[in-house]
Amino acid sequence: MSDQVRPPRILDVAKLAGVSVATVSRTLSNPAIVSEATRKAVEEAIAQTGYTLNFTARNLRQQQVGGVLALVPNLANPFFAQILSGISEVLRRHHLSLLVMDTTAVPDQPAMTVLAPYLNRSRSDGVIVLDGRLDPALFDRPGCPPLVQACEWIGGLAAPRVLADNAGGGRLAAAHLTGLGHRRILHLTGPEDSSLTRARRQGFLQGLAEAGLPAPGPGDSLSGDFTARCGRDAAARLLALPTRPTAVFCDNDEMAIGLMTGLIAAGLRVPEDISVMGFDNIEMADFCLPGLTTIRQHRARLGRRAAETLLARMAGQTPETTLTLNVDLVTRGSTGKAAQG
Amino acid sequence: MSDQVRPPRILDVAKLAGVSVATVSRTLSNPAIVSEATRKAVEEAIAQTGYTLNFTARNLRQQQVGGVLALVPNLANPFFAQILSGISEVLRRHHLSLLVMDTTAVPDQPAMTVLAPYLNRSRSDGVIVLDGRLDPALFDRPGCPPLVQACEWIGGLAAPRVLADNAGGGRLAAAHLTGLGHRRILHLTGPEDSSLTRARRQGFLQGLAEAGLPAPGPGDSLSGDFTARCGRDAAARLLALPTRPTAVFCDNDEMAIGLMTGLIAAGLRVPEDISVMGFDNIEMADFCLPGLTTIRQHRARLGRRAAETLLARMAGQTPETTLTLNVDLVTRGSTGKAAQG
DNA sequence: CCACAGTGTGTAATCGGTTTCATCCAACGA
DNA sequence: TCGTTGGATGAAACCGATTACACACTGTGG
Repeated sequence: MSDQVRPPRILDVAKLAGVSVATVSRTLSNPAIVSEATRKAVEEAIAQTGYTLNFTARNLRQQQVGGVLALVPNLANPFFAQILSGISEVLRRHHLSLLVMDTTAVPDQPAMTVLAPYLNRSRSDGVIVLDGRLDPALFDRPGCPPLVQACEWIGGLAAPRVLADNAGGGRLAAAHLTGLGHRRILHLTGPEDSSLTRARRQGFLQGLAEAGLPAPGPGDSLSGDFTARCGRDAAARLLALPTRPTAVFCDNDEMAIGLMTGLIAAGLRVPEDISVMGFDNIEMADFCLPGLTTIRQHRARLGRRAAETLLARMAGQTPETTLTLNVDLVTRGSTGKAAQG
Repeated sequence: MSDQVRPPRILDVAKLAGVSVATVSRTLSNPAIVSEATRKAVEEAIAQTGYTLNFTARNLRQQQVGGVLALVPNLANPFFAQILSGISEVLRRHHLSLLVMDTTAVPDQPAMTVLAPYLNRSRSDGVIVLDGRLDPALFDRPGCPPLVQACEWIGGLAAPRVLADNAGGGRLAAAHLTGLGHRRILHLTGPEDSSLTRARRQGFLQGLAEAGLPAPGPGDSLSGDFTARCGRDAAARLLALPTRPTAVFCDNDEMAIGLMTGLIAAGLRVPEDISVMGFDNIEMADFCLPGLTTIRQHRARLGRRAAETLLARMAGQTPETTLTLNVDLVTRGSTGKAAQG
């Protein structure tokens, strides 16, 4: 195979076109400043040699990487797929690659050791952090690229945040359920150390208070882990409670769907016996039975905004510290009037 | 801010340690070949200066990129999230980054123009193609990095393939349904130009034949697009058929769940009136009511195998052309004995 | 006729590492 | 004592682009 020949470099093009390498480079990056005739000659030579630019060389010279790193808590979670899709869309328009890293992929080693080497200007031009449980010290070191937090956030990390209005969603949920007459509402939360959980709970409690309900005690919430499995397991815990709630607000849709499945399997009717609400509006929310009432957040948009915010930071601007994206209520069949107590 | 100082380079470390840059480089990449004393001195100097390696420079010299590109047909589709997770896991162990690109992100431009610049050795060290509908000519050009096809495949593209046993899954589905006594089985397929669709249908037809059923006519299949929405829409099309099938085999779980939802909403009972099967075993298959009988494929494993196959190719080996991963039947509540015909 | 501005181009330094090759030195056997 | 071997190290070439700077040339105004 004579395929093994070296790929053409800029010098090969220059020789063929009868110009210097500088002129070829200029033709590529700023065609306007070379003369018509020269440009034609260079383009002809590029076509003949089959030349393609070596981006590593360009990046070295220009002190950049040409890519942005997304730190995802769990790549396998479909929730992040849509966010990544939004990020990818914006990055591509700016000729930046999307690098993806799963922060939980190495279970036994501390995140610090594994992740630290990647938080470096020679690895990426910017970082979007989607994991709210990382150590802020990880990012507080010289050489760390510009940072943006999205979706979740890290206490004590000053980087800009692009978030859904989690508290607002909690309030909407409380308003919806209390509006249907529910007075004993269980809250199935996410992990307690999650920033999402805290914000949604705070908004939910505020919403209950605004509806004139007394502050619920500790027995009015169950702690989950955002999985459908734990939602199903929560059904049994719920049924064992001394007084049964007439409605449940779940911190995400997976748990809500798991819970509904568990409740219906146990013989309850949704929403006649008990109402169930979720949060996120994943696609399946529209395809379970009954359809899941939930709080919609626009994940692709959140990804886009995060990417745009990061680009602003990379350009040296200082965008607003926190960007909050609206959420709204999507009413489906899983919630209904409270049964007569 | 005196933060604006240049990050330390290898020369700074060398000076401080009183050695040459070559020695520092060797200490970093192959500590065994420098003497104990020198190594200590260099490590000390690295710690003092806070030096970190510039990977762009290393990559330029070593003629590599340090990353692998995954071409995904639709990043927002959770199906690919798990595959990417598997890919990511293997790549990380080999100190390679994962670059992700959505092949459909630019709707109006031809994939050729958009994608071609990325299929270059200066952009990635290898490519995993997850999109079966790309033009093979895209990859048949000088400078294209080593290639592996995963999950879907492209006719006429010689690169190694890592696939689930789609035909085998189709056979399993046919065997399961015919074993339950079903004789009139509808097949809700994916898009007709998808390699997945063709393989699953071929296996399904073979399974029917093996069960002694006559070859079904064109009226025995409906064509879908892998979305839950089209599954739900298919319910109406099914109910309008002159003779109603007693079972439906869907080419993926989303369509199956959508179909079940539509059928149940229309008053049918699953599985008493009609059995429904899916393909993939997505997480929700276990959390719908009834639970969805389906064909399980191990997506994370498929991602891992694809990455491993690519690494072998990158190392100059020529791995087997097609690696087929086992699938198996997961029986849940959505399928049951055929109603008396 | 000369100074000067403006345009287009070439030369060479530069980005920050890796790696080849040469050199030095100590240990060893003849 | 001397050549040989092998291990550790340094000097400099190299990866392939970008870009600061110099320079040549043209046209203009004084």
